[in-house]
Amino acid sequence: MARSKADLLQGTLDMLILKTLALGKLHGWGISKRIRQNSRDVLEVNQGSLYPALYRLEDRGLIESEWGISPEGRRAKFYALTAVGKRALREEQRSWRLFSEAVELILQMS
Amino acid sequence: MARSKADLLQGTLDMLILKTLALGKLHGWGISKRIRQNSRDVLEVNQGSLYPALYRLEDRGLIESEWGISPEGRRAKFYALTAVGKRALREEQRSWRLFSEAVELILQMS
DNA sequence: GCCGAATGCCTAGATTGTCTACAATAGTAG
DNA sequence: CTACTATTGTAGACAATCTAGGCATTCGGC
Repeated sequence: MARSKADLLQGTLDMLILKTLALGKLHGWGISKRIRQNSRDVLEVNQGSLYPALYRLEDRGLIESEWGISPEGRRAKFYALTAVGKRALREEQRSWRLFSEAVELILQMS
Repeated sequence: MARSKADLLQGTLDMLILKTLALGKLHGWGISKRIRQNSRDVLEVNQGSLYPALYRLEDRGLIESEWGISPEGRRAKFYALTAVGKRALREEQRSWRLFSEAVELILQMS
């Protein structure tokens, strides 16, 4: 139940994370807050999705991490986009647009 | 590999099927052809996704089926939207728009 | 000095949707 | 009767996400 928002997150989470990091280094918790805010509370990334995604992205070399201190003074792991990540983001963005426009095409059929 | 288009299909397949059926009864094979055409070859629904989706939708009462004869003269199972399905389509369409606009919001951040 | 709330990281396990890759049937043309 | 194509169907694998927790640290209120 409650299958409204989060269920569509599929396939876009990585892109959203990359995009969020493209605007500056952030730690995991911060990424999820940022995504929520920037989407005006529509998109919610829960932690069970977030951290596995971060490791996935780091494994693939799209982001890199470093321990630091959060603005709140806590220990936190900061993630930053790599050059490869930037390219991947552009690519994912391109195919997202292609896809969403195609869906829109179909929805507007009559 | 080849994870460009189809990977994003997630979560929208049901909606696309419902929408396609909203324009008229169709059989499974026809639905997938129609989706491909209407999306200008961007969206491809392969059979291993299509039929399970159709059963899922029928189970949930969103569509109903009936055997008939295809335009090519072959036996084919025609699916049609039910009243419940129409409502579900409207709802899914609403939340798709909400979602895709939220993604777009994030992608346009700078 | 204690307690609860918030910040922040992390993981196991189940669920689910999709994909790959086949198998089966039925018409039609030659 | 063979070959082809339209069409339905299924088994099994895989990958992403969700649920549902656990742990450590800091801060504020009492």
